Amino acid sequence: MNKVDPTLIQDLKAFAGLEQGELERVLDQAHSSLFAKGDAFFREGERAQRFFVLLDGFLQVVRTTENGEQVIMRHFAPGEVFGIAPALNRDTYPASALAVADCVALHWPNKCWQEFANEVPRFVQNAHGAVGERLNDSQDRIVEMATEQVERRVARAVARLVKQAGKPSERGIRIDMPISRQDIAEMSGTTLHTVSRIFSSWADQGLVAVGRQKIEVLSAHKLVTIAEGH
Amino acid sequence: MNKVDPTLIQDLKAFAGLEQGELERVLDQAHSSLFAKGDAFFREGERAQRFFVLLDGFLQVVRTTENGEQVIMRHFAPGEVFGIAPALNRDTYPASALAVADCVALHWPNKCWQEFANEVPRFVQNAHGAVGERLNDSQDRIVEMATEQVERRVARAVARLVKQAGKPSERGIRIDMPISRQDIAEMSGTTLHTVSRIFSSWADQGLVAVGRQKIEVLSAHKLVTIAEGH
DNA sequence: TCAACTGTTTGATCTTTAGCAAACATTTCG
DNA sequence: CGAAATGTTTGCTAAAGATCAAACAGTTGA
Repeated sequence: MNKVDPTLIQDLKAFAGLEQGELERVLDQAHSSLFAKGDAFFREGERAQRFFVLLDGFLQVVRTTENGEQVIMRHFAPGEVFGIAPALNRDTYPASALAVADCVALHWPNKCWQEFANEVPRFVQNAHGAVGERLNDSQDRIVEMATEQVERRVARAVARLVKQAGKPSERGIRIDMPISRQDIAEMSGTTLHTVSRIFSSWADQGLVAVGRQKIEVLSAHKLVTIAEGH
Repeated sequence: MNKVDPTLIQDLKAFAGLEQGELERVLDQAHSSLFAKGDAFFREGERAQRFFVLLDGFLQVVRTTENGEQVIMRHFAPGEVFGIAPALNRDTYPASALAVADCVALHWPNKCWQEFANEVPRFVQNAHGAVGERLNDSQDRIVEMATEQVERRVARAVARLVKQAGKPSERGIRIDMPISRQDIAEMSGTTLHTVSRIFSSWADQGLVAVGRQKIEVLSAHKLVTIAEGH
């Protein structure tokens, strides 16, 4: 690892609060790789040998059922750690991580985890904090799946995407990533047909402008109303 | 903390692999309390001030939605840590923990967490392993809610209960805890009516014997067939 | 430029499951 | 004991969504 400027990096979530020296210590051992859109960082069930921090791009973490249905567990935007099996004493990755756009990621062999725990404890603490948030998010999502109906779940999925990958546009906020109806369906536990119908209805209400793999939110307020129940 | 015999305790999951000395170190700072059936160990949103190990009894962790619906996130049987907010850098409990039977639990003030991390690292590692499993279980459950229909989800909920609280009986396996139809509904994201109908149908097939807050599985094999899809 | 491919929309139908209502059973307690 | 409270069952109805089928639109590439 050589060419990434530490000062560019220090405000990334994964490295929050690290001092210059700690940061260098961590980056010193890092490898940096490119992953093209569609590439897998790792796959479900694979032996976990390294952990990652996303520097640029966007990725999704996906589980596949026995009958081949996919469920998108979550997306990651730059700055976050992922694939941190060693933090959880796991020896395989529990899901697949796929690049949704071209990505740049740092990664370290698992043995670094223990070293960092001793020498750069803040890094490991940040990771545990992230795990806590993810566990919390997962549980929120279980509650959501157990109690909310489809339109609201879809609204929440879109809201999450807006938060993570929304770019201001002339008329509202554009999700800066090609996302299909099928993707939204896999984020909300429904079918692409139902998503399509919901989007059509939202478009009629002027809430979104949609196109092929394109979603632009015209009224974030209305979206939130649907997502949260006024 | 005085009266609990360390040797009785050392095969509990939370303490797995601890040496005698470490175990005494941990138990030394522990408080021990009784919680009667129905009591709350802590409630959702409350400031997290201590972490727990269940010694005896059975508890459920529950989230409540804005409109008062409950979702049972999971149950805990003796031997497991819970309420470990400090392991995840969280300062409030994200859900409520309720005693389903009379319980005995050890607990420590949060400040012990950091001490244990330094002095009894195995204890903290075990906890992180438990977190990993729970995150994995949560994600399984999201996939389940997103892709399986009600009967299967109910079958899985019953199977989980059998695993955690099943006692062999003459005719099969009895869930050794009063569990209502409503409870099962809150574990599987459906209504008590639907659960009741499913149980009636299972009873007709000789798969279970049910009664008021009572579930006895007569054919674990058939249950698994429904839960896993042959 | 046209064909093949991929993603989207929409109608029609069918299934699953929620919601409502009422009866029933079991337990608890005055 | 009898009344109230709590938990369960079941019929009926309605709604939400899945599934099937077909047409359509935008993209890719020979």
